[in-house]
This record gives sequence, structure tokens and C-alpha cells, in this order.
Amino acid sequence: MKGKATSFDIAHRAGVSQSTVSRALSNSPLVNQETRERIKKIAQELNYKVDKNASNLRKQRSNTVALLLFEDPSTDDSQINPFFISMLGSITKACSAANYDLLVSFQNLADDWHAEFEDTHKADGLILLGYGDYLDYEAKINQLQEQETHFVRWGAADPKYPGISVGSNNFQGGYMVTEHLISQGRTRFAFVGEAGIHAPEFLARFQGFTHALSQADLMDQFVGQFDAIFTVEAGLEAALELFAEGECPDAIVCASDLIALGVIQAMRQQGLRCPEDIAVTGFDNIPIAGFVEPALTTVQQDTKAAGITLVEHLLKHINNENTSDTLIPASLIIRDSSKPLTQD
Amino acid sequence: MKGKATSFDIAHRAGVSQSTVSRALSNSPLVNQETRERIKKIAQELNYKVDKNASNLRKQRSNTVALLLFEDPSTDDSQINPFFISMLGSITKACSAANYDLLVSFQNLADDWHAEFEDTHKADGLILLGYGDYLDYEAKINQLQEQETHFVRWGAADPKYPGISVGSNNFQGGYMVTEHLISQGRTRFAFVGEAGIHAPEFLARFQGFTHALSQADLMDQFVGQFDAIFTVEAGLEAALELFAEGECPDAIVCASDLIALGVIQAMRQQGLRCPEDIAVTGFDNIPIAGFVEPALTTVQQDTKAAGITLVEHLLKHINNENTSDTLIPASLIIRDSSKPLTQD
DNA sequence: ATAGGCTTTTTTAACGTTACAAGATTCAAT
DNA sequence: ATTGAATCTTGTAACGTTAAAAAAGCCTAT
Repeated sequence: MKGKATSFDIAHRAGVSQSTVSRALSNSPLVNQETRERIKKIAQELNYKVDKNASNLRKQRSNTVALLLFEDPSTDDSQINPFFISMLGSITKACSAANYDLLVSFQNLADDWHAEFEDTHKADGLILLGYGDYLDYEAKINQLQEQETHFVRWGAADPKYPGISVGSNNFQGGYMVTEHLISQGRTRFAFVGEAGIHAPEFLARFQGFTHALSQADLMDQFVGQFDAIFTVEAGLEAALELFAEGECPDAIVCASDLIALGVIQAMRQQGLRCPEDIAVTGFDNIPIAGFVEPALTTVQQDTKAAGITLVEHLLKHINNENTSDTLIPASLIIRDSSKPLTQD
Repeated sequence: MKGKATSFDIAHRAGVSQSTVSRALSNSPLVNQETRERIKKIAQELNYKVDKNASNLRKQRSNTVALLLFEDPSTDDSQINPFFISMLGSITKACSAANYDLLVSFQNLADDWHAEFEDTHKADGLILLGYGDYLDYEAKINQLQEQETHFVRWGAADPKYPGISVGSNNFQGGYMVTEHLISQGRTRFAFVGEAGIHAPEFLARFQGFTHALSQADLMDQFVGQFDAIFTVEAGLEAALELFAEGECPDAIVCASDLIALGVIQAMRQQGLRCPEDIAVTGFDNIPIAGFVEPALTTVQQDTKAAGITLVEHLLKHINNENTSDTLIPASLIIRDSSKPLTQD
């Protein structure tokens, strides 16, 4: 047997027509049980596999989903946001559970990804996974919608963008961790993390934070919000700035774990202890969070549910079923960095 | 215009045959410059994209590479080895630079991945990216080879497995970091990390380590090698075991950064300072390595070169050009955890 | 026996491309 | 004018599958 076996080869050996083979292998009820088994046996012997290109071409379906990762262009390969990775893992698994293949592509602004995948029939739909805002991509997202491309977007629902979105409930996460700190006796809060239009996730966390503060009547002791993007360096610098301003909080809520690590680093430089002097919390529960000193209290996004939901919604969309925007609840991981305030 | 435009639609509008359209768009020299331009213009107007399924079927080429990630089944999504992520990023980029798409799949033993991709013509070749040994997959790798599937394997060359391999020079990395510690005045070494058949990368690092020690005539002061898989917990436990044995080293070379973080954690529990009492080094340069206390001296694998090389070799293999196994040099990142021994 | 209704199979026609052989056209050289 | 080459274009045949229509068997009820 040279080359790969085709359905004709099987048909020939089984003494039936090629289309019977096709139907037998796709478990159509229109084929006799006995012949189906005979055909399947021969198919296995010949190590036959359906040619996806031919099949997809005929069916006009690829059973493939394309995952488009929008990364911050400034970061290098080793700096990919750990949260993305986790999402990548769960999306992969959700796809394979649904019997879909996954095409992965890191995108940047320049590419014409908005057409590349579904238009060429390489994929039946797209998952857009980006961090921060999608402002730069607004035009292209609109174009996707116009072209009737099937896609879901990771992030909070936003009237600015068309299409379905799935995201973590960052507001609730921010609220929850702040409430926890309040219950531990903290009263003078600061927030570190950019909280503007370019970082909608961080903004929602910040809004949850302030909501908890005002509910507890602690807004008058609010020290302030300090910008920081999602890196350790940024957290460190923002914290130094905070300390330079003089007014010292007893709790710092950070918009991400990496920022929190930077803040703790800065505290160490200033001779401040965590959690004795200042409690610090993160967001994301990155792998390292439990092993730093002190172990970091943080908010965990449910990436497993997120991946499953993204895929589920996309497939529904592909099949023209109705779906709606979804927010996935986050959960609190309590560790040492938020220990109760000691009395001195 | 309903549905997607086909090359026939363009041919019709341009008043030429469909095959001329195909050739015009693929920049064949057999088509007149003026008609080519006319055709291209119409194609753009109609937002035409070549149907990949039809194209691939005809060409018997998919211009797609499948990346198979073999993960440790015990780890959950958020625990994916950071090194893999980095590789994933660089492989994605290398693929897109070569104009190939990338299918990603997390595999485990049960799946019949060995046939799924190339046999179905979804991909032209496979990249096998696993950690540790491939023992469990030996039968399937052999089958790949028999089926004449195109693949490259990440890892050290190993006569046990057929096919091309690309890997980091772990021996050189282990040697280099140990030599550095020796030059800093350290003499009593320990190694933490499993160094057996199931962890060939770690084993090579360990062999580089012992090579450096014996070259410097320090083997008689070698404290010992302590098993640990690639997690923080494992590092912590191994270090506690080490300290329990009594004989205290002044330098601990770890097989990975996560292990090193565990070791430092254990030292802290024992009241030992790093680097004052014991220098500690890692391996991988994970994102956090520069920001822990103390900043970790480590060995960086060149993931960018690795991704490019993997893809390059695979594509050569696909095109029946010759390639050979390749080892990629690693580089030393010197930080605080390996500071010179202070005299007290 | 035979028409009608099952079940099963075959025939035929796409799906949208690319490759190859063959047919036009042009244009310079005889 | 006619040939020959060079340039450009077209028609046709795959690639391997699935889906629908058509046909063939076979059984049962008249």
C-alpha cells in the first residue's frame, strides 16, 4: 500500500461502493449493520483516516476554532501573562472535549487576522483573547461583525463592541477581596493598578474595591489609587511613589499578583513588613503566589469555567443558537499577606 | 453578493477563465501583468480569500504545523510549566514567519494523536513538546516514524527514539552555572533535582554540574544529589531532607527555578540566609526569577532560538531536506543569589 | 403474481481549488 | 505570407469527501 488509503480503496476491498464506505464510517443508519462492521474492520486494517480537507470542503465546516491572542507588543515571549496560559490550557481542553481542533495565533495590530481564518474556511469561528482594552482593534472587530464572522470576545460586556463576550466578574473579585481585608481590621486602603479606559479589567476591580470601601464607610480614609500596568516593575515603582507621598495605608489592594509582588518588594526596600505593617492582596493566583514570602492572598479567576464557557458560546453561535454575555464569578484565596492587623 | 466569493465569481467579472484567476493570485509568471492587476483588484473588492480546504486538498499540503504538548497529567491548567509557554510563544511566531498555521493540542497518553494530524492532512508535520522523558510514548513515536509522519521532538538526542530532536544544551548550562559558583568561592556543593532516566533534562544538568566539580577537584566535598520534580513544593521538601542529613553545603544548584524557590523557602524556615550562608541557583529564568528575594541567579534557555530551530527543522524535514539533531546553547543570568562567599 | 413499502446500495453531482496539456494570440524573422 | 517561438489563456481533470437522488432487493399483503 503506497500513500494513504482512501475511501475508494476500502470500497474496493469490501466490494461496495465508495459512498457506502463514507456512510458506514460516519455511522449513518442507512447502512446495514453487517456491512458497516466489515467496512470498519477494513478501514482499521488499512489505517484509514478521513481526509479533513476533502471532508471540510464538502461539508463547508472545519470543526476548528481559531484562538487569537492579542498580546502586549512590548512583552517578550517569556513574559506572556500567566493568566493567558491558563486560559489557553482550558480552551484547548474545552475544544477537544467538543471535538474541535484549535488553531492558535498571536496577533498584533498589523495583521489582517480579521479575515484570515473564517473567510478561508480554516476555522468555523474565532475566540478573541486580549488583555486590557480592545480599542486598537475596534475597527476590525466591527468588520468581523459585518462579515458575519462567528466570534466571542474575552472581557467584560461593552456596548462599544459588537458580538458576544465572556469575562470574569472583576467587580465582584475586587469587592470580595476588599471586604475580606476590612473584616481583618484594615481601614486605610490604597489601590495599585491602572484604572482607566485602557484597562477595563483593572477598572472593574477598582470599582469593586471602592464599592466595598464606601459600603463600610471607609472612603474618607482612602489613601489613593496609583497607576501600574501588569508587571512587577510597575508595581514596585507605583508603591515607591505611594510611600513618597507620605500617607501610609494599612492595606494595599493590587490589580494583579505581579503588581502585588512589586509592591511587597518596595515595602521591603522601605523596611515595611507585610502583613504586619501593610496587608497586600493580588489578583490572578499565579502559580508562584502561594510560595512567595509572605504567601499572597489573591483572587482566582475560574479559567476552567471561562474556557468552557467561551467555547460553548462560540459553538452555539456557530450553530445559530442564542447566547448572551456572561460574567464568571471569581473566588477568594486567603493566605498570609492579609493576616489580621496585630495590636501594638 | 451572498455567501463567499469564489474564484469563478472573479473570473466572471474579469472576463477571464477561472484558472487564470488562480494563477494570477498565486503570482504565477504565466499571467500578463495587466490582467493580474485587474484580477487582484476585483478579488479585493469582492473580499475574496482562497478557500484553504479546497486549496489544501488539491495541493495535498496544509501549510499547517501541529504542536503536541505532553503535559504532566497531574498538573492543572494554571500550573503549566512556564518554559513551555515561552516555547509556545516562540513556536507560534516562528510558524507565522514561515507562513504556517499552528494547531495546538494538549495530549495525554490515551489519545491516538500519533495519527490524528498528518494522516488526516490537517497538518504537514508535528512538533512534539514534552517535559522529561518520552518513555510512555515510545511505542507511538516509533509508529510515527514507521508511518513516515514528519515530526521533530523537543529534547536531547536519544538513540532510543527515532526522528530529529532539538533541545537545549542542559549539560553546558549545568556546567556553566556551577563554574560560576566556583569562581565565586563556593566549594561544598549540593544538587537538588531528580537526575534519572525519567528526567533527562535534569540529568544532563546534573552531569554538567558534576563535570564542573570534578574539573575543579571539588568532588570530595560534594554533599549530594536530592531528588525533586519540577515544583516549588518538591524543592522545599528535598531541601529539608538535605538539611536533616546534617552536612551543610555552601552552594545548592537546582535543576529548575521553581525548585530553587522551594529551596530558598526551606532555608528561610531553617534560619539560613541566601546567599550569605548558601548560594542557590535555578534554571529557566522564569518571569518571577528576578523579583524574588534574593533575585535568583539562573540559566536561561534560548526559547526564541529553540522555537525557530524546531520549526525550521520540521519544515526542512517536510521538504525532504536533511537535518540533524541540534543542541541550543543556554546562557547564564547572574543575580544576587550567587553572590561571593563573605568572610566571617 | 404483483403492486407497494421497506431497507440497503449505487449513481451522480457537488465542494473550490491547482496542475497540466492544449489552444490562442502576438510578433519578429525569414 | 508563413513559420516559429514566445507569451498568454483556456479547458479539463484531478484532489477525497459527503449529500441527495435514483435504483435495486427483498418482503408482505392483496
